[in-house]
Amino acid sequence: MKTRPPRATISDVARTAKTGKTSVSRYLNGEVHLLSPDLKTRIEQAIDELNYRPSQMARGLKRGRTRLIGLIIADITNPYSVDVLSGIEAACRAQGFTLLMCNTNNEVDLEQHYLQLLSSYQVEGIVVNAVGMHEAVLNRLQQSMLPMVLIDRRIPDFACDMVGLNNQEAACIATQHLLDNGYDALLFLSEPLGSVNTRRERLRAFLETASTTPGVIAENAEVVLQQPEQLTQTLQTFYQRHPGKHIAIVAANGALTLQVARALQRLALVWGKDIGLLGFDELEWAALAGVGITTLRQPTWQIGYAALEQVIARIEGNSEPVHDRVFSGELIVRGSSQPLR
Amino acid sequence: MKTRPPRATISDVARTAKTGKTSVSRYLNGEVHLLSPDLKTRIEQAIDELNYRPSQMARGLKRGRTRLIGLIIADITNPYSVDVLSGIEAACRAQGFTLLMCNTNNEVDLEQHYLQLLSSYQVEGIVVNAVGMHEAVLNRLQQSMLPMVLIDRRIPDFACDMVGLNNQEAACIATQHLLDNGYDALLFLSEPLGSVNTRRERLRAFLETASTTPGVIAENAEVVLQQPEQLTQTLQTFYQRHPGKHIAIVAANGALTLQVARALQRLALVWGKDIGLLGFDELEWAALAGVGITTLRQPTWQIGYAALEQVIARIEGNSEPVHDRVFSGELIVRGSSQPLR
DNA sequence: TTGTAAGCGTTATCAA
DNA sequence: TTGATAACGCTTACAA
Repeated sequence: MKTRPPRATISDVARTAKTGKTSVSRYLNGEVHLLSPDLKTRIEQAIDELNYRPSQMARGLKRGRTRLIGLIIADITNPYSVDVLSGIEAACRAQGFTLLMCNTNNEVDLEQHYLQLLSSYQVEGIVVNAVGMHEAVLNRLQQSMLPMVLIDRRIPDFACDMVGLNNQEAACIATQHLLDNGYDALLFLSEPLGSVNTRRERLRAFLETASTTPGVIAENAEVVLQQPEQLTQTLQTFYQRHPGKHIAIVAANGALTLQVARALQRLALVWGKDIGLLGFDELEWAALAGVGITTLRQPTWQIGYAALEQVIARIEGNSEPVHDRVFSGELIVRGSSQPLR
Repeated sequence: MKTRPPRATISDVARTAKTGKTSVSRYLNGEVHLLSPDLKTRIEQAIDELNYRPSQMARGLKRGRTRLIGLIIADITNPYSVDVLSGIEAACRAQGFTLLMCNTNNEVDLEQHYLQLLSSYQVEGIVVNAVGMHEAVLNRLQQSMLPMVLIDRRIPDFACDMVGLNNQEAACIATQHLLDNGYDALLFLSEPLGSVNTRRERLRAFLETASTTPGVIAENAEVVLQQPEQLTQTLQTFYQRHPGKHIAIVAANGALTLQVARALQRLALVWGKDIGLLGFDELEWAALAGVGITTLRQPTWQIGYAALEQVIARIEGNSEPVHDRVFSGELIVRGSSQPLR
């Protein structure tokens, strides 16, 4: 049917420009100082005429430099991940790299599969957006022999650059805010702590900050995102156990905040009136839900951008010791954390 | 520092297995019937021992088949796009393709750039998720000589497969629902119609359906997402112009619904009480915003999946006439469209 | 300043 | 059944 003409090759260009491939290659690689103006023009014209674009496949094969970056995401559905992705994407564009995107859907075997896949395309580095990633998945990631940067989380006992939030600081700010507004029975909700440093750091800072004010109850509970009833149960129990107290919930991430909001709705508890609520991660709808939900915004875009810069630095040969790069969060105060009553 | 061992090549495997590359290649490509059991085992072992993975770069160069699919998205930030992406991603996985993802950020030149990029990586086909894409961007897309499938939108005067929503049916269902619930002054809000078939089809079905009930006012307005004040103004005017009427707003997509909700909040108009509201595209927070927002859910995941299936069909040589594949939407009724008062 | 030729890791052709 | 050997489109010594 529509048989498209075969792509022009470098030889075609050379022939059309009446020269050798070497010169064309030089032209392509910006070594223009080696070319006479005349030849340069001829090559330019030939390229234009044939609408020639060099094959990255051939280039990659020859030079080993594919200009490809692999991205592994646990759950592309997570808004946080999307914002980060957006930052990564922008950085790629700016630096002349292209993204090979893999969504593991949080399935353990898939991650293995993708690691091999990325390697078979000879990506020059990988970024792992661990947000929402199961521990098991993450732990198997060490096998990669490529320059790699983690986003949001660290892998226990694995030296690797990481870019993420200053959890300690953020949790501290959030907790202090609730204390300042008179809440005196705080519940920190997260997914199972496991060895996930993010969760543990946030929890620790939460507990420490809360302990500075006498008479304040501060507890935590681990819940599973996929079990809304369990979450509802947890909330109800905590609420009933502390009558007369000013109760507030801290949700450790955006996905959880959503579930908490739903649970509270089921329990007919109104945030900002019956109960305080503060969630990590900004949500586009935060201002629309009742009196609004107070959030701790992460500079997601910047985090993504910085992560990509870091892999590239490693690709370019930077070999300074492995280190973390943390960003500060920003508290966005809305009705859900106003003084109760 | 950590110098990683160079990847094993097919020659290494051949040497280790004491055979030629041809046989190894045969093994890799499943032509096992040509190999003696003994040789087969030796190759298997060698591959295992060396942890060999064939280089997709070399394969792509040689065979022209890269198993790469290009994806062009206007705005990765749009939840609709993300859901679609998720479906595409799943289909890729199932079919053994890998996604090269490009986010044009709605910038016209970028799209041009990416088209060349994808072509230089010799992607075998392209999926264009046109949701939220500027017309100008879309119109330049025809240049691609590759198998291509559009999602959500058609390009005027360009024959190309398309996968999307049954707009006519969906808009009809939505409008009828509002009429049934007693609304008699309807405003259809969309971004500038231009030649975007999606918007026009939805609007037309809206107007037609509304015209079946006598005495009903049905109008439309075009607004720009980035200008919230303009939107607020539009809403206020419409509201004031129809005192005593039961007013309802139909938002043509999810991003718009969000803006409308914000505008109504600014105007202190409560959906489900002062004014009706219904939006295309399901939103995760729809149930949390006040009495809830009625939405028309698109089967986004399926749409993405189907789109990828279609490109692959084309890649495999399917040459049936270009056609659309449309899916039905589902009305999800919530408080915002309940009978007023 | 220009061009020739070898080779990157595959697959395809052909002969053994 | 097996295995040399020549491409694929590019970069890079090395010559000229």
